[in-house]
Amino acid sequence: MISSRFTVAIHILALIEMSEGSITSAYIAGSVNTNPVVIRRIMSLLSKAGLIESRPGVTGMKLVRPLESITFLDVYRAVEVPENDVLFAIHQNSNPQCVVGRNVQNALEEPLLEAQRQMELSLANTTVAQVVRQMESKQ
Amino acid sequence: MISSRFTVAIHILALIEMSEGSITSAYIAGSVNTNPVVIRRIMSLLSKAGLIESRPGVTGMKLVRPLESITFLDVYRAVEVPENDVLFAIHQNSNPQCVVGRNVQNALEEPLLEAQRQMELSLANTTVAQVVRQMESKQ
DNA sequence: CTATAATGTAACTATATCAGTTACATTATA
DNA sequence: TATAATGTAACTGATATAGTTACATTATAG
Repeated sequence: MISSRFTVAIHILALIEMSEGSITSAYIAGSVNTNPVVIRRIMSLLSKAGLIESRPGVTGMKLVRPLESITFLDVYRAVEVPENDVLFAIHQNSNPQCVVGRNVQNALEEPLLEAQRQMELSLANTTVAQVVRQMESKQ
Repeated sequence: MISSRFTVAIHILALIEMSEGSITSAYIAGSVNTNPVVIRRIMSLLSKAGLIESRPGVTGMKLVRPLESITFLDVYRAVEVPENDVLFAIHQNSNPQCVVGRNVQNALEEPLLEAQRQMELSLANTTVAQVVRQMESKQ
């Protein structure tokens, strides 16, 4: 299961967009219903990915790019960091003296990477802006 | 990251197919390079999913259905059991007094389920038989 | 200039999952 | 009846996640 860092990160981006500059990690934590440090940790990942900017001592944070240009895939890549960006773990060190053991990793790699690609393509189809508009429309 | 139970399960199915009836969990463990109990645990999941049959006291196991009819998705569903079959965790209990907190779970559900569906569709495109043939061709 | 308040992190904890392992009950068959 | 295999329970170590406390750093309001 992909951790909730991902959806919390989208939550954070939505709040930054909607509150125009003067939002704090404590306020966001109140909306997400968690601890401010959890928010700041995810903010740190979003900063490293170049999606937001913030500075110690200065209240608030801002989007580096418009939300229309930030897809779910951008956020996913910013906060979910599986080993080598590989979604499916393939067991290692299987027995080279067995036809299956010798070839299984290689044979599985391509179809599993393809499944991962399809998921990522789908994530790239939705922007954070889209869900923000939808939430605003519901009030 | 999706656990290696999934690829080990494919490994197990391939060995059952190739060794026609007389294979043991100890032998499979030798090929996967792990402990026989790890194999039996996954066998148990494959049995519950109706993919293989085995009986205590009786050496060997057999496929219930031909490998041509078993897709990667069937195996994935047999051995990976995320909560409610949901791939993406969505944080719960966010603040209902905030527009985002009130609507975020609902707004995210559909695009995330769609990404999961795309991954699963891709997994359904490959059968275990296909990778067995490929491994056999490499020897 | 100083007090305040926010960010950025380190460090610790509790919890859960995974994979490996030991142990043993159950069961079919040679 | 002895043997050998499956089916599981139970424990361990490793790792990831999320929550929490603590504190250094930094900008700014007064």
